[in-house]
Amino acid sequence: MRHVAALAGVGIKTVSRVINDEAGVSEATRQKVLDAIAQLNYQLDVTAGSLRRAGRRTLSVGLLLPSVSNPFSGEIHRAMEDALGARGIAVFAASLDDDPKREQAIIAAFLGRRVDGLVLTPIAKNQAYMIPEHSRNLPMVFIDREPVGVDADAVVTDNAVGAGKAAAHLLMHGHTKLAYLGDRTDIQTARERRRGFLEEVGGAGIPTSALPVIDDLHDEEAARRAALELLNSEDPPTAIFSSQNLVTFGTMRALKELGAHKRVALVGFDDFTLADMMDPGVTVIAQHPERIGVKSAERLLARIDGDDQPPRTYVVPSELIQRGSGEIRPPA
Amino acid sequence: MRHVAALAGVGIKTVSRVINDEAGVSEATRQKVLDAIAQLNYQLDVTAGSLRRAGRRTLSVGLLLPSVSNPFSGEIHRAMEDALGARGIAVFAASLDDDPKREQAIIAAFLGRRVDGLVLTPIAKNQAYMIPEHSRNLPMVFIDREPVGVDADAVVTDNAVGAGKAAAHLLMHGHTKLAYLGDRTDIQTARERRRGFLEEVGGAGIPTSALPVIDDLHDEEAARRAALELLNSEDPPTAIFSSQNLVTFGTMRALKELGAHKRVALVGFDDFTLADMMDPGVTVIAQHPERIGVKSAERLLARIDGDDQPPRTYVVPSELIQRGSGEIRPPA
DNA sequence: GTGAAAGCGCTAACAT
DNA sequence: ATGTTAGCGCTTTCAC
Repeated sequence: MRHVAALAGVGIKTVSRVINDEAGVSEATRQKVLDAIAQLNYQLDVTAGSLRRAGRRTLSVGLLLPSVSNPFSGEIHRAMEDALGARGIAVFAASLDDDPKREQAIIAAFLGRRVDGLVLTPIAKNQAYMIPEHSRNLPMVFIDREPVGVDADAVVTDNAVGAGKAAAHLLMHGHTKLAYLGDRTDIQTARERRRGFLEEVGGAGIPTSALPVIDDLHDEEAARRAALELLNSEDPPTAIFSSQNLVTFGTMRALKELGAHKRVALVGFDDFTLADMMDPGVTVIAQHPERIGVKSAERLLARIDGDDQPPRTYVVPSELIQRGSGEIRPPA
Repeated sequence: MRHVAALAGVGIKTVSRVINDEAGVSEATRQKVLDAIAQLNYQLDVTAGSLRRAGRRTLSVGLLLPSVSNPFSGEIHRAMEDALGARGIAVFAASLDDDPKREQAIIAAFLGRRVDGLVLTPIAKNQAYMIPEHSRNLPMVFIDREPVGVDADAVVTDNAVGAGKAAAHLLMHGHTKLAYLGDRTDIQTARERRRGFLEEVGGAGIPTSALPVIDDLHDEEAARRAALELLNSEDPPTAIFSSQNLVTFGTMRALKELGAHKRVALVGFDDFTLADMMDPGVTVIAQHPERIGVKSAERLLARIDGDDQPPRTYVVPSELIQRGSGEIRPPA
């Protein structure tokens, strides 16, 4: 910047004014500065500026996802990137891998880079370790799961309601012998989905005490084995609800292995690519990651811009998509 | 840091030494400093440090992908994150959307944040606009496509070889009436795949002049329509090669609509989730995005560490995965 | 409309 | 083993 100022024959502050589009520079001076910038191939150092900038803005935010390689996370990331990029804010992204240690390490790394805000899917049981940052008023938005131990904005899917819709759908198609295949119960969303499902079934007058509830299925293979066992049991269910993508995949495999895929109904939580191309098409409760991303970005920007309303949780509704597997009726 | 030094009753440089694990601090002093840090909840400002650090390292790099929401990109991103994170380097990620303007804007945004390196999937026909940075010796690695106009490391899939393997596989299964469905020809990888496919077919003595080659299929629906038209033509192919995921999906839809999915062979470039669950399973030429990510990170780190060997292109081999659709034989 | 000076938080170089 | 000083590139403040 010094060099630009020297070459243009002006003061350094004038160069700063031109670059940041501040008022109070004559058109002639502006041109001189612009020419010098072009000639030197100069580019503003955003990070150095942040040292002195009002509020120390770095124009960067941190995004913590389950994994950047997971399509659900990818959609959220994408929506966020677009909203923030329009404001000149760059996004640091990182994967948590369901590891609370990693969660803290990554947060520390991002805070060390003085991000203007944090958007995260919490893993740790408790986010109380973020209290110092929270009271420093660091903008933060929690995604998918509500924070524990700090009071902050959150954007979540209506997990219980969505799972309830799945139950209602299966009941409506005449099923009474249902089963629930779920993810690890230390994950809040998994618990919510189970609760919503069971409440809906119970509310319909069907006793849930005998209903098979299999938790802690965290990968495809575990889900497949659990589904096989279930389907080979003495009194197998006529309809299955799977609470998550990998569980759905495992269940699909089990159903196909047993040749039961056209006989046993299946509704999965979470949509996935090619669900409509399966045989039968897979009925799902679809989440809307792009809407979650958009909403989160909106809240984060509002907080960055000084919004100090009490924190709220925003709910993005899920949607039942019928594709065949959920409309199979029980045998007569 | 000043505050920490004051509280611990030491000089500011001593605090710096402790934090950066430099030698020359007595254990007693170290403890005093550590206590003060804990008490004040102090955290090092990495960006401020970069201003003075040798080589001005910011400990951040920029990653430019087709889209962070695309699973192939996600895998690359993930591998990169892990390799770089182990070195304390954070990753800015952004999506290019096949838009050369966006490519330049994002690069500018990242350079303005003084990233230590850049990993990118080039879109623009020419990366000559990066010459200033390149000659400034900014570490950069190109992914998936080789750069044009600057000489830099690249990590790519063996597109032509992989497509050739697909052709050979179909020929081996007795097909002589093949067809090629491809992506936009302004994309280097698409051209390579077409070339590899046609060369292999031609090399087997089958005239390629009559072989249907349909380019510029950039989405699923375009691919579906092209495949329908092809299959409804007077002399339809008995085997199809699709050069990319979305093209494969569109082709699968067309085959299914016509009830031809068990009769016409299909090999697609790029693996995808649930490919084995389709009916029949879809034979693919799989790329290895995680290996591409690992290699790119390795090269980037080497360049950051001062490696100044002449730039090279690293090839990550693709792999044929047989699942059924590619092993269908032509009608007798 | 323009510029000089101070200082953000840190690390390099050089004391002591 | 520890501290002091200068200065990275910028924006703020204030003076002209």
